Amino acid sequence: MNVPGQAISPSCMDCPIRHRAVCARCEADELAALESIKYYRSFEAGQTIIWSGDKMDFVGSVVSGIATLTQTMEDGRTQMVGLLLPSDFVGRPGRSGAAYDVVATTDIVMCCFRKNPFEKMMADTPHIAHRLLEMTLDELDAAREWMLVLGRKTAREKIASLLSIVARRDASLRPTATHGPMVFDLPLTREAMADYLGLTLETVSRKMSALKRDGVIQLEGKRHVTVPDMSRLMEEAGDDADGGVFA
Amino acid sequence: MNVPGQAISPSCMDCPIRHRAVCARCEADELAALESIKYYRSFEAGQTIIWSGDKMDFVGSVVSGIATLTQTMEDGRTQMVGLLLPSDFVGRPGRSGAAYDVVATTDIVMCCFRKNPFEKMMADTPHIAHRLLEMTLDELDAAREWMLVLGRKTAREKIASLLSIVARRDASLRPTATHGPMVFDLPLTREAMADYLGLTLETVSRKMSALKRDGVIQLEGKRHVTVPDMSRLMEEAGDDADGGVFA
DNA sequence: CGTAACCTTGAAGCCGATCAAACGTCGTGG
DNA sequence: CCACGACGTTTGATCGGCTTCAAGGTTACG
Repeated sequence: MNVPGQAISPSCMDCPIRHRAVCARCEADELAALESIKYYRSFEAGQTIIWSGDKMDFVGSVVSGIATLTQTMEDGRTQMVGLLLPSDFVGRPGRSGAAYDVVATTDIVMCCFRKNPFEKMMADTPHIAHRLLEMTLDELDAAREWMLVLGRKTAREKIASLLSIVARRDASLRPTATHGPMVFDLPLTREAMADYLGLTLETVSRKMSALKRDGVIQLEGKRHVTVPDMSRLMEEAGDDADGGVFA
Repeated sequence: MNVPGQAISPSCMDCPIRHRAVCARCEADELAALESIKYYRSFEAGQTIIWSGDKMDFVGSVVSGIATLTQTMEDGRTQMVGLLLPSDFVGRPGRSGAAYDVVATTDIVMCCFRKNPFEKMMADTPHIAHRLLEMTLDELDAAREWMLVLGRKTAREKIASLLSIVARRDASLRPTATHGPMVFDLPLTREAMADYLGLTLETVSRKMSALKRDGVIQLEGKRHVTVPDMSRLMEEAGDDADGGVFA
C-alpha cells in the first residue's frame, strides 16, 4: 500500500536524525513502539504542510529538507517565526489547532505520528517528554535571540545575523573543519529572508550586494555563499566574535 | 534563621500561584517534597536578580511582582525578551549559565529551588516535567507572537499590542467581568516599554499621547490606564478583534 | 524648596519602505 | 531555435516613520 506522498518506513536505527530528533533519547524497545505508529510524508517545495487554524491530527519531525513557520496578519504582512531543519519537531502536543502556517521551502520528508497515540506514548515514556522539553527550551532560546535581531539590529546586521546562523547550523550538520572559509547554500529566497528579518525584499537585496561589495561574503549565483572570514561576519552581525558564553 | 531578603516559607497549600506555577499538577506528597527544598527570596524594584553569563545555582517561580528578561549588545542596545509575571518560571534545568539578565521591575518575591535537587526531583516527578513543558510551549508561542510585533508592526500597533497583552493578562489574574471598560496599571516605565517594543522611549511617549488623543485609551498619571473599548484597542494592534482561534 | 527620575514635546536627519523599471534564468510552446 | 512569459533578483528615485538631539515639564521625595 504505497500511497503517493508516502513512503515505506525505513528503520529508525538507520534514520539520519536518530540522535537529534525527539526520539534521540529512546531505548531500542521505545524506538520499536514509535516505529509502529510512525509514517512518512513527502512534500514538494512550495507546498503548505499545515495551515494556521486548521486542526492538526499529527505531529512529527523533519527528516530532510527545510520548512518555515510563518504568521500572517489580515492585511497580508507576514513574519517568519521559525525555520525548521532536519530533526526539528512540528506540532504541539496538547493542542489541536495549528498556530502557524508551515510551508516547505525545499522538497521535504517528514516522520509523522498521529497525535493521540503520540501523546499517549509521551505520557508513558519520560525519554520522549524530556527530549521534547529540551528541544522546546532550545527553540525558546532561538526565538529570544531572534527577538533581539528583529527589535534592535540594523538591516545590515540582520542580514549578517541570518547568514551566520545558517552558516553555523550548516556546519553543525556536516563534519567539517570549523575554521577556514565557510561555504554553503542559502535555502531561502530573498523574499523569505525578508520575511524572516522583518525587512522588504528590496532591502535584503541591497544589503546582500553591500556585504558582497565590502568583501564580507562572496556570491556565486544568487544562493551559493562563501564566507572568507567568519569572525568578520559575526562582527557585522553585532555579535561577539568569540561566540556566545553558554555552558 | 531569618536572613534579610529571605522569608519563612508559608505552606504551598496557601500559595497564590499554586494552580498556575510549575507545581500546578503536583499531588500532596509531591508538594511536600518540593516544600522541603524550596526557599523564598525577595528583591527590590530595580534590583538585578540574575546577570547574564553568571552561573545559576537556582531555578524558581515568581510569586508576586514583575521582572523582565533582557538581552544586551556590546554597544548597549537592549531588547527585552520576556516579561515575568506571578507563576512564571525562571531558569533552565540542564543549563548552568544564565542566558539573560533578569531584573525586578517591582518589588518581587520568588519561590526558589536549588538547581540540583530540583533537577533530581524533575526526573522522578512527571507532573513537574509535564507542567514545565506545557509552560515552555506557552512561552514559545508568546515569543513567536512577539516576533510578529517586532518585525512587522508599526510603532502605534506595537504600543497597542503591548497594552492589550498587559490588559488581558491582568484580567486573567483578577476575577473580573470580561467586558466593559478595562482598567489596569502599567508595570513598566516608558523606557522598559521601548525595550520591549524595539522602539525609543520618545516614540513610545509620542504614540501613547496619540492613542490618548484619539480616545483609544485614557491616562491618569503616567501609569494608570483605562481602555473604554477593548475591541477598538485590538483593532489598533492589528489583531483580529474577535480573539485568536485556539483550541 | 531643590533635586533627581521620569516623561513630554519639538526639530532635523536618516534608514528602510515604497514605487518603478530593468535584468537574468529557466522552462514552454510556437 | 528563438520568442515568450514567469519568477526571482537587482538597482534607482522618492517618501515617510522613527530615531536622534535637545529642551522643558511633571512628580515624588529629601
